[in-house]
Amino acid sequence: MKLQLQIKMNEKLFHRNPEQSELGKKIILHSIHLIHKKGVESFTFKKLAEDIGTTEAGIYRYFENKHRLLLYIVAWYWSWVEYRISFHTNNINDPVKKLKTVIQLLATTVEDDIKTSHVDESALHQIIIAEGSKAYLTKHVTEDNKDQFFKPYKDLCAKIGDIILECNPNYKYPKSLSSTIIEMAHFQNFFMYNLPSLTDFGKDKDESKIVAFLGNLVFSSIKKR
Amino acid sequence: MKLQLQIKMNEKLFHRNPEQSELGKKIILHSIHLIHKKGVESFTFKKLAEDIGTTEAGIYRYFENKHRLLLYIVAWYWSWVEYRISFHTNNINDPVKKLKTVIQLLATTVEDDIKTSHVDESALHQIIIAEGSKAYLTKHVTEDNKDQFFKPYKDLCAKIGDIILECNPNYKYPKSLSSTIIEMAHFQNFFMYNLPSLTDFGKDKDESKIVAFLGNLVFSSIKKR
DNA sequence: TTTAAATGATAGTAATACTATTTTATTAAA
DNA sequence: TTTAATAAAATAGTATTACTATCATTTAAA
Repeated sequence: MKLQLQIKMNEKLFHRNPEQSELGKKIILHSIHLIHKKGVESFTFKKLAEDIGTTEAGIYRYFENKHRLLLYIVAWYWSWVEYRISFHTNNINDPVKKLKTVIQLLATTVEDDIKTSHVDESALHQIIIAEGSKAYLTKHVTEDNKDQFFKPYKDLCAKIGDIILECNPNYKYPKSLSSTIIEMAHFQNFFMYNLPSLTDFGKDKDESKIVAFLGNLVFSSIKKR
Repeated sequence: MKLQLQIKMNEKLFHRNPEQSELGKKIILHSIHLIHKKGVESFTFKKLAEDIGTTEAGIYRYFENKHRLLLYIVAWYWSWVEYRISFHTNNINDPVKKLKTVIQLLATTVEDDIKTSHVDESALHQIIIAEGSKAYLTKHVTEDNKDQFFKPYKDLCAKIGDIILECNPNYKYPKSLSSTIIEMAHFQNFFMYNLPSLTDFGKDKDESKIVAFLGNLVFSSIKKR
């Protein structure tokens, strides 16, 4: 039996659902490759169209503009992460152990354990590290938020917040600690490779040290006394 | 006696030094206003020129492009923050108290305590919250880093790292904790106002709670045992 | 088989991100 | 005071980006 993960996306993110056609799937696949290679700033629908072998107008039939496409990709990523976390913590009862698994999953390079046909999860992970926060760092966050574009991110944050509260029901900042873990899992990784003096991992570039740092941060904060 | 703060900027950031002419100062002043109002994405040299009453070409004589101008502004900000921190912690001996002051200064809306003629520090603070990380989240970080464009940020991070070590010489992650404080002081503020469910401060929008959260995070992590 | 939906091909526009050149002020050294 | 250098203003022009619109063609469902 071959199961395929299908993530239900917010319909406002696109004009035409990219999961439901060949061209659509190509758009997702190639945009991930292209953004990974060039970065969002120099990523254009023209270049993407050339890569795919279609025209600019063809892409516009799926996505209003490149920011919407970024939002789509980012939302897909966070949904996928949440799924992954559910999957890997499903059988764990101890909330401390659960939280450790979460940190591990967030801060570590993905091996494609849960396969999807048209998404390169590893490239995607690196995109989110470098470009993810640009999804919300805009003048139109509030509108985008009303359209629920950040729901997957917020759901994940809430979920981790709940695990934190399971560890210590009296801890006062579960959501802020949760968003801190999520952001720092990515930022420390970015810094480690690109601005190493902002971290303590510059020399050995060892992701497991990020996990150790985050673990120390989180568990000393929420420890009951 | 009237002292004026002058920050020595990296010369590679500009073609012509904006501090040394009227037009230059106008460029800084108005670009801060305009970016604050419109965001970097829709900020253009054309609009800036119109605001100032000069031409696009006039701006290009000072800055190669808008990313360089952003880098300039961001670098100026971090230099100013470091100066501010030195100023406010100068007379403090207890490193714990020092670190508390640092957190307070990073996470709180600036009142213009140290005046500069041509910079609106309060608007600047909000710019850095929303746009600051875009300065390094690019495909050319490494080059920009070689050109020392992030030195003020890295210096600040090192300085705070040193205070952390003063508090506990055995703490293993002073630099990562430092960059975490700096980033989260801004991100939690952004989230509080724009994506409140990612924080525990959404209801009352009280910056002092961010300070309390960060204080709790930091001091429980570095506590000696 | 018809009909609609998706794609392809082509064209065009307004704005952006620049570069270049020439003219006119301003200032500062000879 | 003239000369020469410097800065700014005015104008023009280009390639690319970010779209919109139209129409013909292929494909796939009724």
